[in-house]
Amino acid sequence: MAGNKRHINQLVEFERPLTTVDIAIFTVRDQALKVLLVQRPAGAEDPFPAQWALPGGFIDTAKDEDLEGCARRKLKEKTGVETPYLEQLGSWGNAQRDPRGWSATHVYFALIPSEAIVLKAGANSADSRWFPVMEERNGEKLAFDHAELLRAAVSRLRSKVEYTSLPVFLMPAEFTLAELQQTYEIILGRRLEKKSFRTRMASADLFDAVPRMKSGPNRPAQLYRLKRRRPLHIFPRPFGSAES
Amino acid sequence: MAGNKRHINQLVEFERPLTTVDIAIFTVRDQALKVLLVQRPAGAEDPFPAQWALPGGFIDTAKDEDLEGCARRKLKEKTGVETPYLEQLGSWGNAQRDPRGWSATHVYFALIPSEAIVLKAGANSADSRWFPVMEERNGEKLAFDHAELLRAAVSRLRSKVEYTSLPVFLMPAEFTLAELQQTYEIILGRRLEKKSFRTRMASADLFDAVPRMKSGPNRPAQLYRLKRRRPLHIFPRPFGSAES
DNA sequence: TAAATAGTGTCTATGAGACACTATCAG
DNA sequence: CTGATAGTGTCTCATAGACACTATTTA
Repeated sequence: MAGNKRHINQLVEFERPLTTVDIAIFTVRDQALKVLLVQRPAGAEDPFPAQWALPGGFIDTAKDEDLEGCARRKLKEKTGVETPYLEQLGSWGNAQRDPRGWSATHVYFALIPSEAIVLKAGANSADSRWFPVMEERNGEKLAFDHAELLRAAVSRLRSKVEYTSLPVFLMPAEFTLAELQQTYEIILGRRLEKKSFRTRMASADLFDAVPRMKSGPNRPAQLYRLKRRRPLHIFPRPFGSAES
Repeated sequence: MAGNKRHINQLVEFERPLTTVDIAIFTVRDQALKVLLVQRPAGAEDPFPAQWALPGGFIDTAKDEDLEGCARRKLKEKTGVETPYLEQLGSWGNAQRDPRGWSATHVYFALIPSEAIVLKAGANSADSRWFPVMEERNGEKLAFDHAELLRAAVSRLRSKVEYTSLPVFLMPAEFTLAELQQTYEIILGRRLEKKSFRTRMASADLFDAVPRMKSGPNRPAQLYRLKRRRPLHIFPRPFGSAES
């Protein structure tokens, strides 16, 4: 009755919000956590001209099967590679975030090993570049509410790094335990205890030792390779759980 | 140039997906975890007529400030109360989930103490009812992909209950530690050790003892009340972290 | 008294932190 | 040899689990 009618009407009555997908793509290079940003076109007819933003854009209902497919498509367009890790962060939507109208964005975050990446000029971006993730530094001037999205992404990343094996997705095919520990430390912004770190990793059984060592001006280090089809490992306790 | 032009065009070119907000509202009553479902109208002009679904619906860009506001509005409409806990679960969107077209839904989950609730007949729902959350039981026949959304919500709820104080939001104003432990156990579907449980709660400093006891045919139990403005507490270790 | 539930004491096991120690390379 | 980094041994501490014990009520 009234209920049914109204439901049908909604499709006509209610304005559909603008719908986008944005992605925070992280890598670790030059001893720093970096995020990929793209510069918006300079024309004044676009919102936030020439400002930096997270890569993303409108869903193409003709091409995109689902939200994650849309994220993967955009990610591939920007970085040229399939990402080893993609996770949904959440969604943000309100009347103000886009001057063109009520809009909602579905946000993903991805981790990509530094060497894998070949940046491509995006169709919609004059330029794309890796920016170091510093606390609230450049974040202030990002387009839309992307400073907030980026903050949420970094926060989620850091908190998951405390109790998971996430950083392995940032490593090259072969790496040493010291290099992996460094990656953890760069993301978390603090030093970790070597012994606890190695005990954790050993217990997770994530790697195979390759019969090769990484040489340097000192004792060589064992090289490891991620085991096949290993899902994200959850450690039984987070780092720092022994603090008072 | 091409980039700018295309960006503008997208607003015209690209079909906007249908956008909804759905909510998994949980409570614990009659010794079971229950979720609120609403029955869809029976008219054949609506998708999934007469089937049960999570409460939710289209965003009203005129009334809803943001996604969370939309969720709170719908929640209030159904339950008649403000929820003490609301969290975004994620978003689901693809071409198939709604026969009317490419659609995306932003999903929230809420916890409400059982006594607080006064169910209201929703404008769009012939009926609404509390269903026990049994593994995959009734889930099969929910409208849209709501069985999957519900599974994700229950999964998120259970996993957070392992290391947070979430269940306190399901308790009445005054409760005993044994009652709180029961609530944990009902959600998790397993028994917890009394001593560890109480040690955890004591260390979190979440409650004030009220100068009153809960009487019964046995030793009376201390009643507690949640302290003011206590955010969700995160315990340093999850339950079960000592398992091999 | 018994039955029942509230609440505590105390031992073990796990794994993090601290940190000193040994190992192995280039010069 | 020294310097540097890889990797281990071992002690302490916090907290979960197990489980027996005591405490306090009603009937």
